[in-house]
Amino acid sequence: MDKTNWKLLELLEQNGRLTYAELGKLVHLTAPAVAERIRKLEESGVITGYSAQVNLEKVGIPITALVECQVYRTKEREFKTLIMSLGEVIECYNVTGPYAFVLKVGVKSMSKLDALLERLIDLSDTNTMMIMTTPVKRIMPLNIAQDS
Amino acid sequence: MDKTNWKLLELLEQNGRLTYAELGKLVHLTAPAVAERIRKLEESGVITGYSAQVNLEKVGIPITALVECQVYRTKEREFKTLIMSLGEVIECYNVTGPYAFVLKVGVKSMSKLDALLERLIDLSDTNTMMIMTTPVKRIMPLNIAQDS
DNA sequence: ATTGAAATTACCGTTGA
DNA sequence: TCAACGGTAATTTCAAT
Repeated sequence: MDKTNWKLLELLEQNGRLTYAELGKLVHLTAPAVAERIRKLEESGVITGYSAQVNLEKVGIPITALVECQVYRTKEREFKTLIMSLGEVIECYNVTGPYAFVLKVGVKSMSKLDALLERLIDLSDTNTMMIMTTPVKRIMPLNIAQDS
Repeated sequence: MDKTNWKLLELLEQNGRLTYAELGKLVHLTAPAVAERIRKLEESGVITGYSAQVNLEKVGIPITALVECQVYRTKEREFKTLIMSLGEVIECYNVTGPYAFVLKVGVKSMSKLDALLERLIDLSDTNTMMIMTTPVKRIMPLNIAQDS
Protein backbone atom coordinates (compact mmCIF):
# COMPACT_ATOMS: atom_id res chain seq x y z
CA MET A 1 0.00 0.00 0.00
CA ASP A 2 2.24 2.77 -1.23
CA LYS A 3 1.14 6.28 -1.99
CA THR A 4 0.13 5.40 -5.53
CA ASN A 5 -2.24 2.68 -4.35
CA TRP A 6 -3.89 5.07 -1.91
CA LYS A 7 -4.38 7.52 -4.71
CA LEU A 8 -5.91 4.81 -6.88
CA LEU A 9 -8.32 3.84 -4.12
CA GLU A 10 -9.36 7.44 -3.65
CA LEU A 11 -9.89 7.90 -7.36
CA LEU A 12 -11.91 4.70 -7.65
CA GLU A 13 -13.99 5.71 -4.67
CA GLN A 14 -14.90 8.89 -6.47
CA ASN A 15 -15.38 7.31 -9.86
CA GLY A 16 -15.38 3.55 -10.08
CA ARG A 17 -15.56 3.56 -13.85
CA LEU A 18 -12.38 5.48 -14.62
CA THR A 19 -10.35 3.69 -17.27
CA TYR A 20 -6.88 2.42 -16.58
CA ALA A 21 -5.56 4.99 -19.03
CA GLU A 22 -7.27 7.82 -17.15
CA LEU A 23 -6.11 6.48 -13.80
CA GLY A 24 -2.64 6.18 -15.25
CA LYS A 25 -2.51 9.82 -16.18
CA LEU A 26 -3.58 10.81 -12.69
CA VAL A 27 -0.94 8.72 -10.95
CA HIS A 28 1.75 8.98 -13.65
CA LEU A 29 1.79 5.37 -14.71
CA THR A 30 0.89 3.53 -17.90
CA ALA A 31 -2.40 1.70 -18.27
CA PRO A 32 -0.97 -1.82 -17.86
CA ALA A 33 0.86 -0.81 -14.71
CA VAL A 34 -2.36 0.54 -13.24
CA ALA A 35 -4.29 -2.55 -14.32
CA GLU A 36 -1.77 -4.77 -12.57
CA ARG A 37 -1.94 -2.75 -9.34
CA ILE A 38 -5.72 -2.86 -9.35
CA ARG A 39 -5.76 -6.55 -10.11
CA LYS A 40 -3.63 -7.10 -7.02
CA LEU A 41 -5.84 -4.86 -4.90
CA GLU A 42 -8.84 -6.90 -6.00
CA GLU A 43 -7.10 -10.24 -5.53
CA SER A 44 -5.92 -9.36 -2.03
CA GLY A 45 -9.43 -8.30 -1.04
CA VAL A 46 -8.73 -4.61 -0.55
CA ILE A 47 -11.17 -3.78 -3.32
CA THR A 48 -14.19 -6.03 -2.89
CA GLY A 49 -16.21 -4.84 -5.84
CA TYR A 50 -17.69 -1.93 -7.72
CA SER A 51 -21.17 -0.59 -7.69
CA ALA A 52 -23.40 2.06 -9.14
CA GLN A 53 -24.78 4.69 -6.79
CA VAL A 54 -28.53 5.08 -7.08
CA ASN A 55 -30.73 8.00 -6.05
CA LEU A 56 -33.40 6.24 -4.01
CA GLU A 57 -35.95 9.03 -4.35
CA LYS A 58 -35.78 8.75 -8.11
CA VAL A 59 -36.52 5.04 -8.03
CA GLY A 60 -39.59 5.48 -5.90
CA ILE A 61 -38.11 5.12 -2.43
CA PRO A 62 -38.70 8.54 -0.87
CA ILE A 63 -38.47 7.37 2.73
CA THR A 64 -35.40 6.04 4.52
CA ALA A 65 -35.04 5.43 8.21
CA LEU A 66 -32.75 4.02 10.84
CA VAL A 67 -34.38 1.38 13.02
CA GLU A 68 -32.75 0.33 16.27
CA CYS A 69 -33.85 -3.14 17.31
CA GLN A 70 -33.61 -4.48 20.83
CA VAL A 71 -34.02 -8.13 19.97
CA TYR A 72 -35.59 -10.50 22.46
CA ARG A 73 -32.98 -12.86 23.86
CA THR A 74 -34.54 -16.01 22.45
CA LYS A 75 -35.30 -14.54 19.04
CA GLU A 76 -31.86 -13.50 17.80
CA ARG A 77 -31.48 -16.21 15.21
CA GLU A 78 -35.00 -15.78 13.94
CA PHE A 79 -34.50 -12.01 13.77
CA LYS A 80 -31.33 -12.32 11.71
CA THR A 81 -33.05 -14.66 9.29
CA LEU A 82 -35.94 -12.26 8.96
CA ILE A 83 -33.95 -9.13 8.26
CA MET A 84 -31.85 -10.90 5.68
CA SER A 85 -35.03 -11.81 3.84
CA LEU A 86 -36.48 -8.30 3.84
CA GLY A 87 -35.76 -6.33 0.68
CA GLU A 88 -36.45 -3.04 2.46
CA VAL A 89 -33.36 -3.52 4.61
CA ILE A 90 -30.51 -1.71 2.89
CA GLU A 91 -27.99 -1.98 5.67
CA CYS A 92 -27.90 -3.95 8.90
CA TYR A 93 -25.35 -3.53 11.67
CA ASN A 94 -24.89 -5.84 14.58
CA VAL A 95 -23.65 -3.54 17.32
CA THR A 96 -22.78 -3.48 20.99
CA GLY A 97 -25.25 -2.12 23.49
CA PRO A 98 -28.89 -2.82 24.26
CA TYR A 99 -29.94 -2.25 20.66
CA ALA A 100 -28.20 -5.24 19.18
CA PHE A 101 -29.11 -4.33 15.60
CA VAL A 102 -29.40 -1.09 13.71
CA LEU A 103 -31.08 -1.21 10.31
CA LYS A 104 -31.19 1.28 7.50
CA VAL A 105 -34.39 0.72 5.59
CA GLY A 106 -35.91 2.22 2.46
CA VAL A 107 -39.63 2.20 1.71
CA LYS A 108 -42.15 3.58 -0.76
CA SER A 109 -44.60 4.89 1.81
CA MET A 110 -45.24 5.32 5.49
CA SER A 111 -47.71 2.45 5.41
CA LYS A 112 -44.93 0.23 4.07
CA LEU A 113 -42.74 1.35 6.93
CA ASP A 114 -45.53 0.58 9.35
CA ALA A 115 -45.95 -2.88 7.89
CA LEU A 116 -42.21 -3.47 8.16
CA LEU A 117 -42.08 -2.39 11.80
CA GLU A 118 -45.03 -4.66 12.52
CA ARG A 119 -42.98 -7.60 11.35
CA LEU A 120 -39.98 -6.60 13.43
CA ILE A 121 -41.93 -5.95 16.61
CA ASP A 122 -42.70 -9.62 17.09
CA LEU A 123 -39.02 -10.25 17.60
CA SER A 124 -37.74 -6.99 19.04
CA ASP A 125 -38.47 -3.61 20.55
CA THR A 126 -37.77 -0.99 17.92
CA ASN A 127 -36.90 2.67 17.86
CA THR A 128 -37.24 4.42 14.51
CA MET A 129 -35.46 7.55 13.34
CA MET A 130 -36.49 9.03 10.01
CA ILE A 131 -33.54 10.11 7.86
CA MET A 132 -33.98 13.70 6.71
CA THR A 133 -30.64 14.37 5.06
CA THR A 134 -27.34 12.59 4.55
CA PRO A 135 -24.64 15.27 4.83
CA VAL A 136 -21.79 12.76 4.47
CA LYS A 137 -21.61 9.48 2.56
CA ARG A 138 -18.26 7.94 1.71
CA ILE A 139 -16.91 4.47 1.32
CA MET A 140 -13.86 4.91 3.53
CA PRO A 141 -12.34 7.48 5.86
CA LEU A 142 -10.35 10.30 4.33
CA ASN A 143 -6.64 10.84 4.87
CA ILE A 144 -5.95 7.31 6.01
CA ALA A 145 -2.54 7.19 4.45
CA GLN A 146 -0.97 10.20 6.11
CA ASP A 147 -2.93 9.80 9.33
CA SER A 148 -0.53 8.39 11.94
CA MET B 1 -38.29 2.64 -15.63
CA ASP B 2 -39.25 -0.57 -17.35
CA LYS B 3 -38.20 -4.02 -16.34
CA THR B 4 -35.00 -3.81 -18.35
CA ASN B 5 -33.88 -0.67 -16.55
CA TRP B 6 -34.50 -2.29 -13.20
CA LYS B 7 -32.42 -5.22 -14.28
CA LEU B 8 -29.65 -2.89 -15.41
CA LEU B 9 -29.67 -1.12 -12.05
CA GLU B 10 -29.48 -4.41 -10.21
CA LEU B 11 -26.62 -5.58 -12.37
CA LEU B 12 -24.72 -2.33 -11.91
CA GLU B 13 -25.31 -2.47 -8.19
CA GLN B 14 -23.65 -5.86 -8.13
CA ASN B 15 -20.88 -4.98 -10.55
CA GLY B 16 -20.46 -1.36 -11.49
CA ARG B 17 -17.74 -2.10 -14.02
CA LEU B 18 -19.69 -4.37 -16.33
CA THR B 19 -19.26 -3.32 -19.95
CA TYR B 20 -22.20 -2.36 -22.12
CA ALA B 21 -21.60 -5.50 -24.14
CA GLU B 22 -21.78 -7.69 -21.05
CA LEU B 23 -24.86 -5.88 -19.79
CA GLY B 24 -26.40 -6.28 -23.21
CA LYS B 25 -26.05 -10.04 -23.13
CA LEU B 26 -27.68 -10.18 -19.71
CA VAL B 27 -30.70 -8.12 -20.72
CA HIS B 28 -30.88 -9.23 -24.36
CA LEU B 29 -30.02 -5.91 -25.96
CA THR B 30 -27.18 -4.63 -28.08
CA ALA B 31 -24.36 -2.66 -26.53
CA PRO B 32 -25.40 0.70 -28.01
CA ALA B 33 -28.95 0.22 -26.79
CA VAL B 34 -27.67 -0.44 -23.28
CA ALA B 35 -25.31 2.53 -23.48
CA GLU B 36 -28.18 4.80 -24.39
CA ARG B 37 -30.35 3.54 -21.52
CA ILE B 38 -27.56 4.04 -19.03
CA ARG B 39 -26.76 7.47 -20.38
CA LYS B 40 -30.37 8.42 -19.71
CA LEU B 41 -30.30 6.92 -16.24
CA GLU B 42 -27.22 8.96 -15.46
CA GLU B 43 -28.54 12.13 -17.04
CA SER B 44 -31.83 11.93 -15.16
CA GLY B 45 -30.02 11.45 -11.88
CA VAL B 46 -31.14 7.90 -11.18
CA ILE B 47 -27.54 6.75 -11.29
CA THR B 48 -25.46 9.34 -9.45
CA GLY B 49 -22.07 7.73 -9.82
CA TYR B 50 -19.95 4.64 -9.50
CA SER B 51 -17.56 3.65 -6.81
CA ALA B 52 -15.20 0.94 -5.68
CA GLN B 53 -16.02 -0.97 -2.53
CA VAL B 54 -13.14 -1.14 -0.09
CA ASN B 55 -12.52 -3.57 2.77
CA LEU B 56 -11.84 -1.19 5.63
CA GLU B 57 -10.01 -3.77 7.74
CA LYS B 58 -7.55 -4.36 4.94
CA VAL B 59 -6.71 -0.69 4.70
CA GLY B 60 -5.97 -0.38 8.38
CA ILE B 61 -9.39 0.63 9.70
CA PRO B 62 -10.33 -2.27 11.96
CA ILE B 63 -12.85 -0.36 14.06
CA THR B 64 -16.18 1.06 12.91
CA ALA B 65 -18.90 2.46 15.11
CA LEU B 66 -22.23 4.20 15.04
CA VAL B 67 -22.30 7.39 17.09
CA GLU B 68 -25.60 8.99 18.00
CA CYS B 69 -25.21 12.68 18.71
CA GLN B 70 -27.66 14.76 20.68
CA VAL B 71 -26.44 18.14 19.55
CA TYR B 72 -26.79 21.16 21.83
CA ARG B 73 -29.41 23.50 20.48
CA THR B 74 -27.03 26.40 19.87
CA LYS B 75 -24.29 24.28 18.35
CA GLU B 76 -26.04 22.70 15.38
CA ARG B 77 -24.29 24.69 12.69
CA GLU B 78 -20.93 24.30 14.33
CA PHE B 79 -21.53 20.58 14.71
CA LYS B 80 -22.36 20.13 11.05
CA THR B 81 -19.26 22.01 10.01
CA LEU B 82 -17.15 19.86 12.30
CA ILE B 83 -18.41 16.49 11.15
CA MET B 84 -18.00 17.45 7.52
CA SER B 85 -14.35 18.21 8.23
CA LEU B 86 -13.64 14.93 10.00
CA GLY B 87 -12.16 12.25 7.75
CA GLU B 88 -13.18 9.51 10.18
CA VAL B 89 -16.85 10.18 9.46
CA ILE B 90 -17.90 7.78 6.72
CA GLU B 91 -21.62 8.45 6.88
CA CYS B 92 -23.70 11.07 8.61
CA TYR B 93 -27.47 11.03 8.87
CA ASN B 94 -29.60 13.90 10.08
CA VAL B 95 -32.56 12.17 11.66
CA THR B 96 -35.71 12.84 13.62
CA GLY B 97 -35.74 12.30 17.36
CA PRO B 98 -33.56 13.48 20.22
CA TYR B 99 -30.40 12.21 18.56
CA ALA B 100 -30.37 14.62 15.67
CA PHE B 101 -27.36 13.04 14.01
CA VAL B 102 -26.15 9.49 13.62
CA LEU B 103 -22.61 9.00 12.38
CA LYS B 104 -20.84 5.97 11.05
CA VAL B 105 -17.15 6.38 11.79
CA GLY B 106 -14.06 4.35 10.98
CA VAL B 107 -10.83 4.52 12.98
CA LYS B 108 -7.45 2.85 13.30
CA SER B 109 -7.55 2.38 17.04
CA MET B 110 -9.63 2.83 20.13
CA SER B 111 -7.54 5.81 21.13
CA LYS B 112 -8.43 7.43 17.82
CA LEU B 113 -12.08 6.79 18.54
CA ASP B 114 -11.62 8.31 21.96
CA ALA B 115 -10.03 11.40 20.46
CA LEU B 116 -12.86 11.70 17.97
CA LEU B 117 -15.53 11.46 20.66
CA GLU B 118 -13.68 14.09 22.67
CA ARG B 119 -14.10 16.49 19.79
CA LEU B 120 -17.80 15.72 19.42
CA ILE B 121 -18.60 15.97 23.10
CA ASP B 122 -18.03 19.71 23.16
CA LEU B 123 -21.01 20.10 20.86
CA SER B 124 -23.22 17.15 21.71
CA ASP B 125 -24.01 14.27 24.01
CA THR B 126 -22.97 11.08 22.29
CA ASN B 127 -23.89 7.43 22.47
CA THR B 128 -21.52 5.03 20.77
CA MET B 129 -22.29 1.56 19.44
CA MET B 130 -19.40 -0.52 18.15
CA ILE B 131 -20.17 -2.32 14.89
CA MET B 132 -19.39 -6.01 15.18
CA THR B 133 -20.74 -7.33 11.92
CA THR B 134 -22.62 -6.00 8.89
CA PRO B 135 -25.02 -8.78 7.84
CA VAL B 136 -26.60 -6.67 5.09
CA LYS B 137 -25.13 -3.94 2.90
CA ARG B 138 -26.84 -2.91 -0.31
CA ILE B 139 -27.24 0.27 -2.27
CA MET B 140 -31.00 0.03 -2.70
CA PRO B 141 -33.91 -2.10 -1.55
CA LEU B 142 -34.55 -5.37 -3.35
CA ASN B 143 -37.65 -6.15 -5.36
CA ILE B 144 -38.67 -2.53 -5.82
CA ALA B 145 -40.07 -3.11 -9.26
CA GLN B 146 -42.62 -5.80 -8.46
CA ASP B 147 -43.33 -4.50 -4.97
CA SER B 148 -46.74 -2.78 -5.05
C1' DA C 1 -20.82 -0.61 -39.45
C1' DT C 2 -16.75 1.84 -38.87
C1' DT C 3 -13.35 4.24 -36.40
C1' DG C 4 -10.84 5.40 -32.39
C1' DA C 5 -9.98 4.20 -27.62
C1' DA C 6 -9.31 0.91 -24.03
C1' DA C 7 -8.25 -3.68 -22.07
C1' DT C 8 -5.26 -7.51 -22.09
C1' DT C 9 -1.38 -10.20 -22.94
C1' DA C 10 3.35 -11.07 -23.67
C1' DC C 11 7.84 -9.55 -23.50
C1' DC C 12 11.74 -6.79 -22.08
C1' DG C 13 14.40 -3.48 -19.19
C1' DT C 14 15.40 -1.43 -14.74
C1' DT C 15 15.92 -1.45 -9.95
C1' DG C 16 16.79 -2.71 -5.41
C1' DA C 17 16.93 -6.22 -1.86
C1' DT D 1 20.96 -12.77 -8.72
C1' DC D 2 16.31 -12.69 -8.85
C1' DA D 3 11.99 -10.88 -7.69
C1' DA D 4 8.98 -6.94 -8.24
C1' DC D 5 7.54 -3.36 -11.02
C1' DG D 6 6.95 -0.52 -14.94
C1' DG D 7 7.18 0.36 -19.92
C1' DT D 8 6.33 -1.00 -24.90
C1' DA D 9 4.00 -3.17 -28.48
C1' DA D 10 0.51 -6.13 -30.57
C1' DT D 11 -3.97 -8.15 -30.36
C1' DT D 12 -8.64 -8.20 -29.05
C1' DT D 13 -12.55 -6.09 -27.26
C1' DC D 14 -15.24 -2.13 -26.39
C1' DA D 15 -17.27 2.62 -27.01
C1' DA D 16 -19.18 6.07 -29.85
C1' DT D 17 -20.83 8.08 -33.83
